[in-house]
Amino acid sequence: MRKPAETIMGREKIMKNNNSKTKMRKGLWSPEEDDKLLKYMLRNGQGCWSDIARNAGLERCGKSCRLRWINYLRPDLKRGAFSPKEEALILHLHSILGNRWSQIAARLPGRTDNEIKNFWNSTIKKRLKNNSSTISTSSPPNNSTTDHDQSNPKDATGRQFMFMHDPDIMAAMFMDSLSSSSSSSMHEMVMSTSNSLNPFPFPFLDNSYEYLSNISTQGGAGEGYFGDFGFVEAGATGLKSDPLIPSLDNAGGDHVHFFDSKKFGNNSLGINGDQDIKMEVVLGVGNHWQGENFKMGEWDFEGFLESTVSNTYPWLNDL
DNA sequence: AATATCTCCAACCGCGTGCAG
DNA sequence: TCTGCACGCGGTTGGAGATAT
Repeated sequence: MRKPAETIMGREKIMKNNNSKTKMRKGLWSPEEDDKLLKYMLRNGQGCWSDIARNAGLERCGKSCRLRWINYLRPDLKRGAFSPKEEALILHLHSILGNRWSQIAARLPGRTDNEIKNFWNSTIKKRLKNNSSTISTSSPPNNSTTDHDQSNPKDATGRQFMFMHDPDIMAAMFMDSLSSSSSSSMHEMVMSTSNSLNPFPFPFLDNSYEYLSNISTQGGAGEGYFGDFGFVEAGATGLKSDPLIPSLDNAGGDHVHFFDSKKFGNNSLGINGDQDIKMEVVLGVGNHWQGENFKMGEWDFEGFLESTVSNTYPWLNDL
């Protein structure tokens, strides 16, 4: 690895600091510097980065401290190689978001934008280039500038098909397909593939119950996709500001929507402003059934399905 | 074994944005 | 409105280690 800062020639710079000229170190962080910053952050939490740099006794600019904390020292960082699941998610999110690394990173817990960007530039880009003769390309929406456009991974050699049964991957893919016209081919791919994996939608229900329960107990928000059905649980702050789901900007309460994915459209994403969980079943635009409200923590998902959904859709009883 | 080239990735740089004075 | 500062983001750099010649 690289040598610590003091050994790198020409990598130090005189910068003004509080009316005095202080040597600001640059380059790699030493273990001692890491230790100082880590201890300070754990003790005092985040604040003004230039103050942090000074108060922690570091001869670094605040910007450098911020970067070191975010990309390396933060305790919630995940280490090690990207898993195939993460890779598939990155591929898909990049097809929608382009080089918006921070937004991609926001959907991969424990990963930083820098890490994902490096991974993309060093690994994925190369792989896609190698496969370019078999990849059909299309441009991501209104994003930037560089040559990533030529390596749109939307149809990345079919690799994503192996994850079609994975709820986490499918959740993100499905939700993204809802809000991006550019990913319609992805949605079609999802549809056609899921049909072959899961010829009838409802065996997913046990999984979704578990999945939704986890989401609700965490107070977060989530989404899912199983077979021909997709669902969205929304209303938490995470989704309110989710750039991929603009139609939920004004969501106030927790609610769950189910979609018949074969017929769904963005119009099926409604807004529910109350504080309850609201179950909705949407079998295509114009064929909308709105279910009961449930208090947080009291909802009986299986009971709901049994009593309400199955009454509306008796063929559920055959499952 | 020596050298050249490639790959990875930590860190830097410049720019845009938001906010306070 | 202007200015300065802090922050966050994406693009780029450059050194260490790996690999090829």
